[in-house]
Amino acid sequence: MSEKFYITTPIYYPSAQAHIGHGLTTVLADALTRLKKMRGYKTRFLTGMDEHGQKIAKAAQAAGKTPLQHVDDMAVMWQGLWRQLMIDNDDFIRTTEDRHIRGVVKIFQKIYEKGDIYLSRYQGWYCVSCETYFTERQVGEGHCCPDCGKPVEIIEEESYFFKMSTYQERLLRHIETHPDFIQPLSRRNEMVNFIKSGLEDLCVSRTSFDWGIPVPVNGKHVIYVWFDALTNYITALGYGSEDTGLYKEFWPTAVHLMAKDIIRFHAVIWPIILMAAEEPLPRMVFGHGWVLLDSGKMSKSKGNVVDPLVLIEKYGAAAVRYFLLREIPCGQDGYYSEAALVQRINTDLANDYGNLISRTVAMVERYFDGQAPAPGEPEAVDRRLAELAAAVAEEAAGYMEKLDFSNGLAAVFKLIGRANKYIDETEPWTLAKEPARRERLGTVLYYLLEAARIATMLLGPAMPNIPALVWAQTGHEAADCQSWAQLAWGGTRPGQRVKKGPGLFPRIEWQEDETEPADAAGGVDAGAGSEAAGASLPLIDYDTFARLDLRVAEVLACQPIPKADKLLKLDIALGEERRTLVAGVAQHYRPEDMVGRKIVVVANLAPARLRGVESQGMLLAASTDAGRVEVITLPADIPSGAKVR
RNA sequence: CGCGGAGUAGAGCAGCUGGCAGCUCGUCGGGCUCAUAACCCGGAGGUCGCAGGUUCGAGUCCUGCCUCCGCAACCA
Repeated sequence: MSEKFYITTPIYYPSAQAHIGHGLTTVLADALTRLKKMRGYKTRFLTGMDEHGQKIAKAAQAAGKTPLQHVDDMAVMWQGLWRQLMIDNDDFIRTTEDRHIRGVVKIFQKIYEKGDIYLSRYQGWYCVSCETYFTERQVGEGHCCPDCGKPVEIIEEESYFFKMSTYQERLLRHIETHPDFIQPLSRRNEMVNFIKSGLEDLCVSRTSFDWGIPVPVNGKHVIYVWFDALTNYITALGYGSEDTGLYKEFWPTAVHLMAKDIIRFHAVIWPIILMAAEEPLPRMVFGHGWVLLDSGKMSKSKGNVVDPLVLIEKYGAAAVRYFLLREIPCGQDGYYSEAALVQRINTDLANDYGNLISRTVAMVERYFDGQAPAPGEPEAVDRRLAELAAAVAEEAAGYMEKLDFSNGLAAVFKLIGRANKYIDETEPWTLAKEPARRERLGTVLYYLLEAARIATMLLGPAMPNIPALVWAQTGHEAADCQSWAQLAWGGTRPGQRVKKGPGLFPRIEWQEDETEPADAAGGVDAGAGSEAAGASLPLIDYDTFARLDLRVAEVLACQPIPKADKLLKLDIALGEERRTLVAGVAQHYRPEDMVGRKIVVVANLAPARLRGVESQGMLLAASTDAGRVEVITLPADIPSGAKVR
């Protein structure tokens, strides 16, 4: 019986556009699964989509579709992306599927009957126009909606609650006795602190929307995201159905992989749900870092989302996968830029690896008429190469098993680098000139074929399509290069046909000033971004422009706002009218610098509260990427209240 | 005292249990010609954020401080 390995990504929420961060999680899972397969595990790899909730319902409505039509379309899109990225998942769970709904109902009901779910009242800050609850923290002291800025109100509704608090100590004990349960270590410490600060019971149902799974004992309620989404990891294995074969086979072996921002749900809520349901806990919850851009974290509102499909089309899926795995350090944040991607492709894949295959194959073809030679008695250099190959395989696998592909791949490149150097040291072209040293030449080329074979096998999990392309040139049988045991030295068969083919990774010519791929897939709501630097906004017609009431105002008084280091409070005169206005310029102007200025304000902007002060308009200022801010100031003799057009 | 991360060669990073400061890219010089103007070798370049402390000895441990970056806020 081979050992079992179950790995999951989060189920993605299709209201957002897929970006390379999603790609990273999924590629990590895929690469690890492939490695585990090589190592003889029986694997199962799950990804999927989280399709319920209010945002989906609204997005569907906006697109003029039913929610189900909408998520069907999104599912096609996401699965298409995974195919492009060579993701070989065994299953794709969608929370709208019957098999999932059955399982959710079952687990919810079980915990309810046990008494760990109870009916109470939920009270929270609610934004009517966004139809969303926010936490005390999110609405701030001014009690405004963080999305739309309008005031929120306290609303109370009936709600089901989950007794998380009951399980606090048990969870802590589990984390203590299972050091690998939460990885990496920094995340584990963070979670332990969080849990120790005290768990509150969790609100697990809503009555404010209905696109979800109804609470089994009360049709007025819909199950909220926690029980609906997290449970996918077991409903996909058949939990709650008649056929629990997969569940029995794979369940407690799970490794849940995700980006660090959602580790709390997986390291706290999910285990407690399982404890309450009396099911075993997963083996590991691993939170990897974010893919950051030079311009900061990727986010839709900044309009800087990197679309993986565009990159795949331009550079190929193998290169994109390699980049993600190699460049993002294990468990930490990493940076993406097109320049870095191109550099990685050129130096690692083209110069070192691709070129090694190319020169090796070329020499066998030239000196041995395309037939792999038989090795003679090895010399010290040869043995060292073979020993390194074995050591590298172990080292690389050790890292990769811990999801540290960055170091794992770096290890493989030690072998590739050594092989390139080996060519220089043995000088096959010199040997070829001396017929007496033909056997020596054969040995060298055999050793090179072996090093190339082993390196290629080790790169397979990261770049699944590459081995077949290499074997087509080196003449290896795919069947001889699949399992871990076949990494042992000597897998090349003398006489096998070696034939030069097209270069694996052609060098890419690229100038730094080339424009980064602007979100070609039609950057969803680029217009919403307040500081979409450089990204041009969609055209508007004159009427839209005319709706802005731009006016000249005089600053009468100005003072800092307590506990706010970016805000100044301005008292302004708009003709006869007096207004208060808050501006985020405190780091650029002293209050006394503002007094007396004639500035331009948007007079008909909806008021908003900032740090408790109501701002009745907005002043105009120029700002640069470099952080310079210059408030538009007019000559003193312009009367306040004058229109700006 | 909101939470978290980081300050080590021009850039990006390794340096775990303290013992001559390393890697990748870039740069300069050399070598080779099998190869995708690729490959190989060598050089230059660092007071390891600052200040104290522990120690025979500290990027590495302790204390304090400074700066930067995420998140969250205070971007109207």
